[in-house]
Amino acid sequence: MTDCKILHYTDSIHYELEQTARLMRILTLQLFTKLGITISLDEYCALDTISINRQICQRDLAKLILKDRANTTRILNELEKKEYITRIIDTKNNRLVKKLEITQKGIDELNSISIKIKSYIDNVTKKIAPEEVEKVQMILKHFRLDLEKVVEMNI
Amino acid sequence: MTDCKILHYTDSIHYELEQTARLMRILTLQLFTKLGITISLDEYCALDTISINRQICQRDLAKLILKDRANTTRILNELEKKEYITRIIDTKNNRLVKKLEITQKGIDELNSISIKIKSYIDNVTKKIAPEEVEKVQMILKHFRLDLEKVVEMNI
DNA sequence: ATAATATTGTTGTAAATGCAACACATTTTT
DNA sequence: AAAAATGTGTTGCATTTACAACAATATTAT
Repeated sequence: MTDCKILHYTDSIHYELEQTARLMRILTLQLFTKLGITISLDEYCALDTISINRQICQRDLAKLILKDRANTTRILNELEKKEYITRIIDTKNNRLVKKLEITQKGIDELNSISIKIKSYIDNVTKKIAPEEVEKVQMILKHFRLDLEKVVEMNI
Repeated sequence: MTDCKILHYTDSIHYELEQTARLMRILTLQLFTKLGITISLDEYCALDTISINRQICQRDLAKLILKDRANTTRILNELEKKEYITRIIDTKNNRLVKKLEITQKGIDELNSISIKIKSYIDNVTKKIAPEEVEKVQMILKHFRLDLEKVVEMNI
């Protein structure tokens, strides 16, 4: 009786979002292995974020990529080992921080990957009208800003 | 020069989707602990899916919740231990399968959680027009169906 | 001035996840 | 009829992840 009145979680936008994102991630991971890309998807995201936010410190990067500090450290260790970034000891508000800088080798790798995956990435949204894609992206960003206010991120 | 022509991955809908979904998941996980809900979010999703797809077998469930068989097994072990589901040995196309059935205790728990989290879940989309939420959900489903055709799921 | 708190990054550890291998039965191929 | 392939579920292991504790320094409170 009461059964039909209750909204199923699997009908909610939360679940729909998670499932779609999950599938997209799986697809991108498969693409990375298929194209023989040697850095992980998370490393690629971090590298891309660093390329846009020059001189960002580790903690701020962690906030952007939504990983905790520990895992951000590990991702950056990998990127540094591969010589795609350098860590520069500096200060921010009188505190010692490690600012991140992408190397030329990192820029080249980033561009190389972006070009490689472009057509595959575009292909996914091919069947959906561009204005709809943009609209979804806009609403998602709106969502995200609201979410950021509510979620307690202790990073 | 070529730098500005390349679309950054972090500007793509892939990344926007993943980040938004990630935040939503973090929020829901925090909600679960705050409300003292004793099953995991994944267990809850599985239970909800079983309640909608009665007599589903493990492999078909795995396809729906987008987990591999191994992890589906583990999630179901937990749910069975907590007496929220039972596994019924049966056949499907002459093959032995374990069909899943939700127990009364499972239904009660499911409803209890759904009621508990409802207001919080609604709250997230409060500031966005309902028709926009519906539109996003519709387009996401469209996305997802396209994705399912492309992604190789070896479950 | 001393103690408490906060910021930044690292390390340790337990849990979650993905992937491969296995077991077992059934279907299909040769 | 024998062999190969397929479908179903489980176990094992290596990787990823989240969370907590730590180290070092700077700020704030008492």
